[in-house]
Amino acid sequence: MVIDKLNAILKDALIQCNFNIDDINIIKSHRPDLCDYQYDGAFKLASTVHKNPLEIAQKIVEELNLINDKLNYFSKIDYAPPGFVNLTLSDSFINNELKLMNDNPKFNIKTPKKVETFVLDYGGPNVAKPLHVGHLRTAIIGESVKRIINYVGHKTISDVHLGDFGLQIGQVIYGMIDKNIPVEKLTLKDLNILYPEYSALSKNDENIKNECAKITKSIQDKEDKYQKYYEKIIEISIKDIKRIYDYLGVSFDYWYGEMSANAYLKDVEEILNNLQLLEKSEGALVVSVKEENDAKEMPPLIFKKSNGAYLYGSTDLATIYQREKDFKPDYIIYCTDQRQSLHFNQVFRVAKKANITDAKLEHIGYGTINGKDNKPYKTRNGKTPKLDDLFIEIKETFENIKETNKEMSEKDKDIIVNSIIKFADFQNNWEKDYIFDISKFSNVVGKTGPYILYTYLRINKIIKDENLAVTKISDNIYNTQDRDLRIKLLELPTIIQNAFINRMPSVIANYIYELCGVLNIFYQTNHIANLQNEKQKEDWLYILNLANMIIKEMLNLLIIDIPSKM
RNA sequence: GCACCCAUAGCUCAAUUGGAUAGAGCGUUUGGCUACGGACCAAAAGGUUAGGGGUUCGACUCCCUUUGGGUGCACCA
Repeated sequence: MVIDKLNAILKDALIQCNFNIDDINIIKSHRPDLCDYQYDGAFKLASTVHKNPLEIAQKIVEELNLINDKLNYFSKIDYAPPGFVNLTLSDSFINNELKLMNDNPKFNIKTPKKVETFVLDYGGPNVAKPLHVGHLRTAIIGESVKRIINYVGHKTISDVHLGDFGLQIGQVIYGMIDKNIPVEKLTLKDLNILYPEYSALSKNDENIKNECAKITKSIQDKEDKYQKYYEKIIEISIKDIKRIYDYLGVSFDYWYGEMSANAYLKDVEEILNNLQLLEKSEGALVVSVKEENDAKEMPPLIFKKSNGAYLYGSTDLATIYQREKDFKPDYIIYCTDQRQSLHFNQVFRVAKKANITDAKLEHIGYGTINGKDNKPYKTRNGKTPKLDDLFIEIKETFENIKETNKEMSEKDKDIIVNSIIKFADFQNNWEKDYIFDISKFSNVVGKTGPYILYTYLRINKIIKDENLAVTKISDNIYNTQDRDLRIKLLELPTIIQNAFINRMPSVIANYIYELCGVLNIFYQTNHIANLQNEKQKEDWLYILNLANMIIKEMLNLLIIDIPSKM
């Protein structure tokens, strides 16, 4: 990729100058009016070499010029006060790189020296509870990060980590019995009514709460008594959960739940016991996770409640144990909202202390989806809105934007609804909370999914209309819009690396948007159909085709498809 | 109470992880199709990056502090 080549050239120049510096780091220019790429190392060298940065930059430029005579990579190499080195690429270098991107799989990005295994834990829906907007981010961020990791060449294993262990199970079963609903007649609709009703009841009534807890314990202990109920609830729930994930294009290799880690709780407890990590505290068994240089407060992880039951810290540990045993992962990545960061910090520390896994443990703690009041989003009646309702609302809004939208196929409409939701989310950095505003999802102009899709389709039209199989590209670049487009295409490998290293789909989303921006400018200023110069026409078709392939593959990393028309 | 996170244009967000002139979208104002799709493009207005101090060649970014928000702190997940 371009940056690597530039860094290698620069390295030679620095050696020639007798400048000793490890971090050779050419970056994309911050001043596109001056150059394409820049090197800022002269400032760091200044203190070690005891020279003025400007002099250093000048010296580097002289060396680079000597090298460039042979390689012809640059059309301009210069320096600017107070010590920047500015590089402008030659047309032939740009086009050679584009050729490499076009001719190699995955646009010639770097493949890893060693393929590593990443377990990704995202989704985490609870059975017996409908999916609400809070489940959106974990699903799509997790899925996208998975696709990005896969794309750069690593192995991924995804696990939905179903919430099938908790009190909600007991509450729903209690409700079924209370209302005399026979197991075989249970429906999704019943579930959606039972859970909120009996969850509220058990909160207010000690007796009911105890009964629900008893039923839950019975399930966890795998007793026969309520198994039939449990299995039916799971069956109905999963079917519905799958339907929604299908709509979002989110999938999992494994549908394990907390229950499947249940079998390993004893093993983990034994390990902790043997290492004498378990302490009695207020009747519960806890593991201390404090470390010497902790600035912040770090409460112990509760492994076992005083009544002998396990909680989610324990099942999370058992799950790590299970994953280590089954998959031998190099990484385990959790995607949940940031409020759980303390919990995962505790779990990770115990896992390392007890040496349960060799994997690196990461938590993608994304920000919550908030309402205008800056609190987690609720509808006017105080409820968290269901995902289904969100999809329906966005679809209806979209249909009402234009008369022709109504006539689109259902499939295309769903693709566009997905693009609206996902692009709105992915353009934000996941670390921060974001304000949920339904009007944001009704917008199809500007920085939105439909803008990207529209750009792709109109470019695609040109390529289709010309119907020319172009396999070659000349050394020419024809105007500034053309050059800007090509330079933008060259950025791709760095973008993918960046998105991978930081687990940030937003990097890709913003790149696609910028790429579409330069594409639209190109489109607006250059007309291809009535171009006389055949060579130029072919070159442009080549570039446009490359651009569109990139958009398509990058959209796929964001779980966004392309409609047949719009 | 303790700890962590956040504060950037009227609104919603960026800023290549310390680089040159802080960028987009929406909204507002103005202009552009007898040309491959106007869900587009061009232009204008809008900023003491919450306030103050520090670190250095250089700070939205790192450190301290004040203010204002959010979140988490033992048997829920």
